[in-house]
Amino acid sequence: MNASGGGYNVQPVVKALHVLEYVAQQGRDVTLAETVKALKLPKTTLFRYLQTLSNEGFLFYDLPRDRYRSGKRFRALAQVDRDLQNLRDAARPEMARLVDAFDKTVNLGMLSDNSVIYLDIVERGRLNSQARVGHRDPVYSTSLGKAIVAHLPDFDLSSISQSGFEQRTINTLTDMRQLARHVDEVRRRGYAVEMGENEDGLMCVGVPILDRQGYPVAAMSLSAPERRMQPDLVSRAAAMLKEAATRISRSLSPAPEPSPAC
Amino acid sequence: MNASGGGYNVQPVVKALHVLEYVAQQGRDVTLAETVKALKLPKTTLFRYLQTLSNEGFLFYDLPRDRYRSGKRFRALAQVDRDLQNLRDAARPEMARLVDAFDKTVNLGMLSDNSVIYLDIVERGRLNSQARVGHRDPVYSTSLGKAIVAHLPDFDLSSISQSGFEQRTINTLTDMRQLARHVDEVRRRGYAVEMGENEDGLMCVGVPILDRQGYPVAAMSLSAPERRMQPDLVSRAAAMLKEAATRISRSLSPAPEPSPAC
DNA sequence: CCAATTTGTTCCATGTCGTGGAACAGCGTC
DNA sequence: GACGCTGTTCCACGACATGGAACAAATTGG
Repeated sequence: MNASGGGYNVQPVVKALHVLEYVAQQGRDVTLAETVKALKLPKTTLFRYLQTLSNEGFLFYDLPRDRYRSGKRFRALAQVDRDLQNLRDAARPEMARLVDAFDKTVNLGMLSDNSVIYLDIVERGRLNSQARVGHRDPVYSTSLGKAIVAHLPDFDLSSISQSGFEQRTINTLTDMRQLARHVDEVRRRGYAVEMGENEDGLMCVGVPILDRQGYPVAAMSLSAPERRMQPDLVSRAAAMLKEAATRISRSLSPAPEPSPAC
Repeated sequence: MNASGGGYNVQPVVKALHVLEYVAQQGRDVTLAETVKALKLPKTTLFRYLQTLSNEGFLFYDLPRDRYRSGKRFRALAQVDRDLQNLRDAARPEMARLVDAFDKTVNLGMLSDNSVIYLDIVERGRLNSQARVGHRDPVYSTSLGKAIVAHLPDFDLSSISQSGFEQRTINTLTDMRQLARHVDEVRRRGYAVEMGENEDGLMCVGVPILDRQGYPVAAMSLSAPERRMQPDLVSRAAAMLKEAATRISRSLSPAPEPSPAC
């Protein structure tokens, strides 16, 4: 956008957002007629907007009472947004502490579309990490991916293999059975190790970040050049990562109790 | 809506909602190109949607990095919706307890547009209350309104008088100075009493519901026929209302700490 | 009990304005 | 310096959002 704001706006979108805002702000169920009076838009137009927003789940249409309220898709989206914000805010200081302690790069990532997506990266000095926020890596070649996947309650390896295995390096695990054994070990141990499987000469130690229900919503990893990795560093890093992950978990939003009808 | 879902949907709205959802779900800042790849919509169209959503504040446009993330208006709306939901959920059982204890009608209301709007009403047996959820009453003629207004930090009586005073009953306070004195008393006492000022023969005792910052976000009142109101009932009701309000306050969402840049 | 009002819904002709391809511009990369 | 990949502007086309009007159904009031 060249100059902010000046440009052209899509009118139906603008109006629909106003409708959504109005309904959600009322804190009660509203009728079409009320909305007409409040927003001063033609009845037919508002009718279609309310219908569209309801069909999309951003509003909920209470058929018997013929009223509208905010919908579950809107709520869910707000929740996801909030949770992700919380996660990054809570993780940031912990990541900084880890960087201070080990002088290595620390990554925050989550599962998205059968791959790992980087949510945040903290490192000492200038950027020398290969990963960038927003980039993606395979689940099976990163400690982040393995740490998450190992703690999924209903984990199914085949869901990953669907998108096929890419032999990123000589060390990348592409054999299904070998991978399954590896993941089992991660689950028992509580942390994942990856040795040059995603990128030559680079290794990672990763731990899951569990929400209040114990679901692995994200993972955090410490990555370093393989050759600089002393034998005992892995276990020390894993221990500190685990502690940090536990603290992050505690500051995530608590379990939402489901409200009656929506 | 006759049959649910079947009808006609406004396409620009549907598409824009998908865009909003996509951006908010990523948990990171996205570019136009990414969005094009993910949603498979024409670049020009998406450009306009992102622009529109940003101008409306539902997305935030990070100019220097040329990326989009969820915006403050979206966050604020989600927060309001969440808070109102919490308020009603938290108030409901307390209102039920009060109804059990006094066998009178209990109202929950908040300020909206210079008037009091009823968020919830609980009463024994069939509806015999005059107020309905969603209806409005003047601030100055209800205990709900007076309870809230008396606890506003920057209260200005003139903001109410702008819309003019309506003499609802013979008892309605329409004199500015008299009203000011009345509100002062409410503030000192911690609860509001209204005697047939809104409706003949009907009286109310109201207390504010404060959020974590001490701001009166709503009020709760107990209303009964004036003649049935024993002298000591007012103080007993006020005490129990106050306790209930305190409990509700405690279950409201805690103060959100402002996050850096948005 | 019927008239009157208010509500939600459907219909349809109108022309606005959303649309998207193409061309442009501004960068970083090989 | 040529290329690819961004974001942005331009523009002609016609799909489709639009909103008035008519309808229907529920609610009110006399």
